[in-house]
Amino acid sequence: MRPSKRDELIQKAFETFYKYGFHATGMDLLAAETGISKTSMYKHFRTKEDLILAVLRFRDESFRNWIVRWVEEVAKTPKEQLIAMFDALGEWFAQPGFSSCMFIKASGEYPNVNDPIHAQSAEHKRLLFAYVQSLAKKAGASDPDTLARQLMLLKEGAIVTAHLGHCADPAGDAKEVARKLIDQAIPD
Amino acid sequence: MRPSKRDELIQKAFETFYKYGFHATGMDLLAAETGISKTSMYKHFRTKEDLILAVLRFRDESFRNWIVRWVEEVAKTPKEQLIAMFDALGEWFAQPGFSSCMFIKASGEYPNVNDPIHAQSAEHKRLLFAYVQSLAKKAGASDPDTLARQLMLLKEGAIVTAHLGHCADPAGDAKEVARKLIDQAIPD
DNA sequence: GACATTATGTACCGATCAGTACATATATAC
DNA sequence: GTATATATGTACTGATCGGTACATAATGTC
Repeated sequence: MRPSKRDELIQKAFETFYKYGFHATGMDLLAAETGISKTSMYKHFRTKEDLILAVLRFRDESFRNWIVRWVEEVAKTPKEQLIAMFDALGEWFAQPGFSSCMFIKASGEYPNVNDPIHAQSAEHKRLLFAYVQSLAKKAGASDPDTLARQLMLLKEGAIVTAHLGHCADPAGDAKEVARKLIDQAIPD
Repeated sequence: MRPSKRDELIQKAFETFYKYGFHATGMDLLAAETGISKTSMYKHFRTKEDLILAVLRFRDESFRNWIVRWVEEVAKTPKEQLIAMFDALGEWFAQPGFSSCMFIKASGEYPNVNDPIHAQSAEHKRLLFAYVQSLAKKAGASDPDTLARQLMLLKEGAIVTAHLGHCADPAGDAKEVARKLIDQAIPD
């Protein structure tokens, strides 16, 4: 099994799951969309659940890489980077095909907390939280844990609102609140 | 068709969809869970989609009634009521069987913005926003629209985090931020 | 060239999907 | 009572679900 084929499958499966949902995407549709035969898919992954878990791992990695690099590119100090995160959100929401967060959707379709898919989605959020927490610490926040939790709340809210939303610029709204919180928590 | 049977079906269908998801819940399972025969269900609703839409309408009404009454019970002034909303969230999250917001989950399973199910979920959020907006106006907020949008962000974020979350008390965290925003926006 | 690995298409499995036909109850109406 | 509307169980439809058997073709290494 050459790794490239496997990665190609994961990438295209991600797009399809993201676009249509997990239950709504059958393995036959997946074969049609990816151009990879069902037989081959089941050579790489024993079950649909295994494939979904691999897709979530892939998405976790690429999303966190993307946001960390984006933030580091546009802002140099940890404090500025915390704020820049919300600019990254705005950029994400504006992308064609944006359709909320894959992990929020996964946890919705697999609501049981003991489900491996749900657990893996929670792990993604935990890792993102740890990143924000580390930025808050580096920035010298008085209470980095609380600040990180608050910023994460705003981030999740912005994502949901961007997808379901009644308002024009949820990333901008979140950024405005975030800036207040950051300015209060981090002495200049 | 006596209305009671129909309402009973909607109520039980709500519980089942909420617990297992929309795609994961087949009409056969629904018949088993509700004790109402498939034939009868299809007398009341032409399609599964029609049933889902009715369930969402029911949930929209009962949820907004619940939160409005809860808030009016524990707080008397509009400003206090805005804050009390986050206590209501905490109460909701602590309920056994809490599993995020039905409308967030619906919009995840039906991501297409033109889908009637997605549109109806968005309508629920719009109505809730209008309620918060009216409270903010009554409270004399300097910019009630912005305040309402910010509070809604916190609310959505708290819901997602309560379901998927890494932190102990998302409603409390949201309340703390909300209080700051409200105090800044509403002169005493 | 030999040989194992990997990918492929086709065709299938039993189960479940949304939705229906039909005949039979059960209730309310007058 | 008779008529009408609603509820019921059973059994079915064609399509799709996740997953597999099997034989063939392409690919790699040596």
